[in-house]
Amino acid sequence: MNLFTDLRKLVIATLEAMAAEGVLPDGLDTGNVAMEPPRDPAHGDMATNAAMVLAKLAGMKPRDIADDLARRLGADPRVALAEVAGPGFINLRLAPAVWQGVVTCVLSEGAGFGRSTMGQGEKINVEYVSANPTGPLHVGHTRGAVFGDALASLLDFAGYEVTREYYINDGGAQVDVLARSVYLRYLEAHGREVAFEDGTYPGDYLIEVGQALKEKVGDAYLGQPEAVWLGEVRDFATDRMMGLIRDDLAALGVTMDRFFSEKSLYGTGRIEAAIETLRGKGLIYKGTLEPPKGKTPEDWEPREQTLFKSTEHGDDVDRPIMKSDGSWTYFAPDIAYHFDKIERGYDQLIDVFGADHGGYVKRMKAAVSALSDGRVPLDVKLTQLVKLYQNGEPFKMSKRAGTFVTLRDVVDQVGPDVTRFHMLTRKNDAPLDFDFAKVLEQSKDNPVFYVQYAHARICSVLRKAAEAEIVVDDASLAGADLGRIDHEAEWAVARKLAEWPRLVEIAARTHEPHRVAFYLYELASEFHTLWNRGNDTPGLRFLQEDDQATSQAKIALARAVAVVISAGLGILGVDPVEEMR
RNA sequence: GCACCCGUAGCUCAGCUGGAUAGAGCGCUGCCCUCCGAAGGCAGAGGCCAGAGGUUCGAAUCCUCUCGGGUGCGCCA
Repeated sequence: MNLFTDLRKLVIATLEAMAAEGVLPDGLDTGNVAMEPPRDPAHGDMATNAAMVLAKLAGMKPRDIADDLARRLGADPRVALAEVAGPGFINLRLAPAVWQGVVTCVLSEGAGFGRSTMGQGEKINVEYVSANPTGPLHVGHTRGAVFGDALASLLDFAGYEVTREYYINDGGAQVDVLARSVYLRYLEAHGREVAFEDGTYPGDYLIEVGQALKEKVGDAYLGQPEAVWLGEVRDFATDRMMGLIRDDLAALGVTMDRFFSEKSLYGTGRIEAAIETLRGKGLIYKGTLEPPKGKTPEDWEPREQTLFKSTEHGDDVDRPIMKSDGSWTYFAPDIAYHFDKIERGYDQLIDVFGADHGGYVKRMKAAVSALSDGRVPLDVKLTQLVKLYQNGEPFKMSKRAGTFVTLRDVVDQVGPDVTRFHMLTRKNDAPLDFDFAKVLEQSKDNPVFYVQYAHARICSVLRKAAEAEIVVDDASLAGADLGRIDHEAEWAVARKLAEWPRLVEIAARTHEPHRVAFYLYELASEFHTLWNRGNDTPGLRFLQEDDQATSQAKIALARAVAVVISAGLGILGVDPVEEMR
């Protein structure tokens, strides 16, 4: 159930009735009519802009439409009061039974409360992380991983059929570098002296890979030219690295549905097929690019290249897809990969990149637009930098100084739940501060704690209620006599619960899972406020001695909060805790 | 030079397909509590939403320009 869409339907139906009576013209476009929570609670529980939106179309004054509409809306049993305010808003005050219905609904639908059908089963592919298979994941990847994963869960909750996917860049030069680096570690494992020159990866994490290679092939590659071992070592090393990366992701609670290998595209004609598809649309040509103005590279010389006419689909310049030696640029397999996604029948694609790849967005969109003839939308979400702190002191990362912070470091120190929640306390395109000390702080300033604490408090109430022999299973609570809760502070909580289904749809539509985290904070805040009032006002405590029926009603409200917190945290990939430690 | 992101309270940031008097936390001021319903509570001050135009009944939100910060810009992915 979604109260807001329910009451919006009431408004639309009422408008149609008015049109049928000739009070309003026929065929008005009601697409912009909204039903939303007002900022100021004094304005009521919900407000609609219907009269203002339709005034011009109908050639009438907003106030005249509003007066009539408000009078009719007031006749609905759900509406306790409908009044016209401001420039033509209609503010609705809803009947107590409506709020009671919300609580009952949460308890009977349980974890499914708020689930939406807006996605209508559309297939949507979310590609995220996609880090090069050359080493462990670092903090930047962590944010992308958390964001992409939460977004995928959110879309699933909103009724889409979601695939979580990771693109392995195992086809380019960087995996050759990896192979050479591992070969050096292999030599080292055989007791040879080696030097890590520029252009190799000196990280310690490759030592064991060199060891493992030695155990596998013995001395077979010693003294052999690169041509003999490069291919084998590359495969061996990328497999090991992907194993490492999968383990890192697992530690964070991220499981991909599919890993797609770039290399698997080569030698199969699939890159060629994608490019030929573009050529068939007249979008491939040979040409020479102009140097970028104001920043001409030192060694610039005009060069004829094979280009994709991405400017036809919104890009700023056309992009090269083939190097002068006839091999593909990195862009070509990416085009083929996205072509593959399109051919797999996705209705929508989402790519999650680090902000440093922002310059890549337009050409990727152009490619998808061209390949799908504009049918498949691609949304690219960029995740901004994570700034690390330790007790307020900036934490400088340096590979050489050994202070390079990996995903594993973060998860080991603060745990996956805290990591995930905190990573979502900012919009994806805003930089994020991550303080190892502060994220573990048990205080109101820490949203992670604040939300978990609300859930734990509710669990505590349920335990105490059970001790007092009050029946607290969800089915019984759903049948509680909610007429026994009648305080404004309690309805404020129910009102917040009613916003959940609406928030899910907004967050899913905008591809912004951080909204879930902010909502949970607000819901927790409403709950804590009510709890605190119980200190001064015993009548607002959840457990009422010697009054089982009232206790049960109040506990039903609390339990409904826990259900929604739990569902919301579930979308974020965070386990709700039952007690604080 | 061009493109993209960002600019909201002293600080860190929310702000719904454009809605009413722009919100939260921290910090600040005042009052209360120190009761395991614990890991504080209540109230208050604090804003030209970077600036200027435009569209609209209505703009922090959409469009144009300017200023300021970040990122990226032909055979690295």
